[in-house]
Amino acid sequence: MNIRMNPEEVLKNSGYKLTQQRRAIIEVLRNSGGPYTANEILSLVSDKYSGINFSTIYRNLELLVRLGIVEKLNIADGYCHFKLTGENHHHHIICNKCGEIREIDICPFDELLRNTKLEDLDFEPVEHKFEIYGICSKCKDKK
Amino acid sequence: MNIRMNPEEVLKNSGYKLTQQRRAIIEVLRNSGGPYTANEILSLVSDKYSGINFSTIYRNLELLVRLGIVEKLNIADGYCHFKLTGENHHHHIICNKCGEIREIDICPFDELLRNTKLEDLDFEPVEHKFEIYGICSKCKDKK
DNA sequence: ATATCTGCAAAGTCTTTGCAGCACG
DNA sequence: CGTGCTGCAAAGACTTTGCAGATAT
Repeated sequence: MNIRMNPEEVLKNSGYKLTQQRRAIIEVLRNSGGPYTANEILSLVSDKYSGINFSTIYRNLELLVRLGIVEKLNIADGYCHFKLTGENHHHHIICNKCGEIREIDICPFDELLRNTKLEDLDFEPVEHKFEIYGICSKCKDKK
Repeated sequence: MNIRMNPEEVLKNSGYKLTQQRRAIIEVLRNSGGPYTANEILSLVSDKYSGINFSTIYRNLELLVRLGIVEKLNIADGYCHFKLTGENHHHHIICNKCGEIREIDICPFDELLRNTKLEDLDFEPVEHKFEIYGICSKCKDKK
């Protein structure tokens, strides 16, 4: 499955139906950025497709994650956050005040590999997360 | 509040009572390592102090986190994990198969600061998390 | 046509809260 | 003794599931 295919194509080629609800979810994620909680996605999608249910949101987000179309973030605020999988590898900075999540391009992992610091761990890395929590510029100015 | 004080002292000096339940929770965390979920902590503590309730576990874990005695980890498995705050700053490697969480001393953050990569972000970092998910040696051998 | 998907409602999990009685200091 | 703590039970928040009817291909 080519990662360059758009979400709709991936769904169809995997044998899933392209329902109105799925279209709406994908469109919301595509146009509004994110990451959003399931709750926020329900609100946003409801504008486009009223009557959509929470179970549909959850079932489809899970499917989209499974297909690699959507990534699920476990931020330390107790909620799951979802966004379209981007082309680029990245990490996040999270504001402790307003909760805003921003992508950053800084990735410490490659450097660790280069420095061979990981070799001693006897551990086969699959993925990694790097998150910086703090105060964003907007909230700093407000204070 | 000196970080070198033991948990019992911190509690007392902060005006909290040193109840049997709190002793048991702290002892379990101290002897069994961790990190453990609230559920696991309930089981472990129940061996020592039967009759203890979930609300007591949660209330006290929250208190201990607030006092800096315990740290709360948000691993991407949907549960909160708790362990005694160690002396040293560290991060975690998490096995996707068995869920084991191990501390590692590798910290990419200092290097980022040295490299001044963070300066452009217009963000005031407070804390950070670095987690590597993958397959631990035990699970690799099993496969 | 038919296998999949949705909405609804109900249940499941983890966590929090209100309250009366207990226990630490 | 008195405040704070616990156990109990109930509720809250988020997520999952079973099922009958609707929908995409």
